[in-house]
Formats: sequence, structure tokens, C-alpha cells
Amino acid sequence: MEMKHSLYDKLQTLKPRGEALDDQNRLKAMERPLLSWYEEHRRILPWREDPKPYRVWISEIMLQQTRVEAVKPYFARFMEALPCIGDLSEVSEDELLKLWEGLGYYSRAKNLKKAAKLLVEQYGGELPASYEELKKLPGIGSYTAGAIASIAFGIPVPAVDGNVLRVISRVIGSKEDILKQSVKSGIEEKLKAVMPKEAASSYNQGLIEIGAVVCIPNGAPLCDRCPLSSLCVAREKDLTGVIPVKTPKKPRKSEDKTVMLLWLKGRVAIRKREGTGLLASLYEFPNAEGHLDEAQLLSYLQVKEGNIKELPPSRHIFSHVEWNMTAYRIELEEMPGGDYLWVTPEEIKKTYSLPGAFKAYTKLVR
DNA sequence: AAGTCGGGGAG
DNA sequence: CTCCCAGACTT
Repeated sequence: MEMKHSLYDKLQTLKPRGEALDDQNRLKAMERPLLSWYEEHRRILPWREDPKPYRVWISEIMLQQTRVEAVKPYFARFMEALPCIGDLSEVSEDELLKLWEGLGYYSRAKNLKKAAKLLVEQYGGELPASYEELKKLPGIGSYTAGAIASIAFGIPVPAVDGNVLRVISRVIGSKEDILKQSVKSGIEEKLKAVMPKEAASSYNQGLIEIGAVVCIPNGAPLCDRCPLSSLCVAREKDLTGVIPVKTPKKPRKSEDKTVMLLWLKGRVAIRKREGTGLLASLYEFPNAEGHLDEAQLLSYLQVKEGNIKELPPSRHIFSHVEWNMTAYRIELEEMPGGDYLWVTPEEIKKTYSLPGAFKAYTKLVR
């Protein structure tokens, strides 16, 4: 390809005679092929077509640790229900969590509302056009602040996510652990020094896009389609199977639980989880630690009798913990001890946000 | 620096 | 199964 030859020639001119090309010159050489590739190959995504600050913000929060395809339907529904910052600042927590149900990392939703209220109270209801001010808002860290600043406002600051860490560590051939904060900060500094001042949005999104569709997270990179292949150290040295280097994560714990579908007069019991921790503020079926037998169930519920039927066991895997659940359907004649909401199957479907961990039992509620 | 926080797609 | 995803926050 002619473009790659001219790029190679350019590298030769940048390269000090007899010395290896240093990281900074290598990164500076990415600019033209990157921007040109992005212009031609970028995907059409809803939040890209109309990059208003509010839309960029919501999309970037949803995209944290979440794939593009998973976000699309949630983004559309969210923008329809809450079209502006004012709407978000006033939405009820239950309605907000229902909009977020199934997307995961529910503190993202709660932080969105917190930030929206701050924006209304202190920023005139608009997102600030400042990396530093954006980063102060709840739920917005260094990546998201950089993404919103560059994409919505054109401010030349880097936006280093997992994609960018992978692409850059391969381009410069770094075997440092990309999970270390110091390594991430270092890459942010390097990029900040070489970023184009007038094309921050395309530059950042281009790097991210390459990471998402070419220099992919799972499996071998598609180097024959990569605009950066001619200057990539990992490719040159056949290290794409080694780089990026990441420390292995710890095995998750397993917890035993007993889930109860309590029925009383045609309604089923649910309760709201606490406001912090796993699945914070979402609803759940009553459940207890450990695998309870029938006598222990009655004791837990503080009732003398109930028509108890065993349900199929199920397992749910979170990132760092898994639930091993046994379950029972219990038809009650008297109100059990404990603070429950007695709801209809229809209300569970339409009003209350129940996490997927209970899916095996939600579908049994008819 | 290490833990916590979801759910799903891909290999 | 394991790995990872347009990460942030708490301890």
C-alpha cells in the first residue's frame, strides 16, 4: 500500500540515525494515518450522529465497561424518557433504575442523577466545557472527563480507556502492566503531548475505534486492516500475543443463598435492597444466607405454617462473586415477619427493577 | 494498590 | 469454562 510506504519513509526521516525510534516520535507519527482511517471507517453510532454534551455524557457513562451493542437499546430508551439534564435531575430513583435494569453497575445511574442535580444547582443546567470541572462530577473519572471534553467540546485532552491502553502499549511495544495506575497516567501524558489541537474528538475516537474493531480485546488483532501496523512494535516483534500485559485477577467467591417466592392473597413479596453495595437500591425476592431447610424457612419467616414447594436451584455469576441459590415457593396464610412489598406479577415487570440474578425465579412469577 | 461493582458476548 | 468490555469509587 502506498500510504504505508510513505509512512515508513516518514519514520525513517524522524528516526535519529543509528537509534531506535523513540515512543514520542512513534506516537506523533500516528496522527495522519489515524485520522484518515477514522474518517473512512468509523461506525455510525447514535451518540456520534448528534454529539450534544448531554448525549455524549449519557453514552460515555453507559459505555463504561459495557459493549456498544449492549448500550444501544438502553441509550435510545433513556434519551426518550429523559431528554435533558433537567429531566434527569428530577427523575425518581425507581424510574431511573428501571431504565438501567440489566445494564449493570447501578451506581452509574445514581451518580448520573447526583451530577444532574449539581449541574442544575451550580452550573446553570449545562455540562461545563472543562476537563477539570467535568472530572469533579460524580461518576466522571479521567477517561470519561477526557471523552466528554474532547468529543462534546473539542478540548485537546486524551481519553484513555481499555482500548487505548491496548493499542498504545502495542504500538510502543510496552510490556508494562496496563492495569497499573502509573502506566495509565504515563500513556495519558504521552498522548497529551502529541495530540492534535484541532482534531481531539476524531483522534480520541479513532484510537478507541481501532481498539474496538481492529486491535480487538479478545483474540488476535487484525493487523492487516490497521492503519498503525507499519509503526507498531508489537507487530514488528511478533509480541501481539504478549502485549498488553495484565496481572491475573483473583478467583471469585461463592455464596449460598435461599430464595423465597412468598405468595399471599395472589401477590408476591419483594423488598428493596440497601442503598450501597451489590445491586444497591434494586428490588429482590426475599432471600437468606445459606441453604435453609423447611423448618429454617418457617423460622426465618416467623410463621407457623406454609405450603412449601421446592423450586429448581440456580446460579448467578457476577464479576467477583457468584450466588448458589436454592429456592422455594411458599404459599402463606398469614403475614410473615419482615418488611415486604406485596406486588402483582405485572408490577414486577413494569415498575420494579429486579436484577438478572433472580431471572430464574422472576419468570416463575405468573 | 487492592477491592468492589453487572451482565453479556466471544473464544 | 475464562476473558474483557468507551471505568469509577472506596478503602
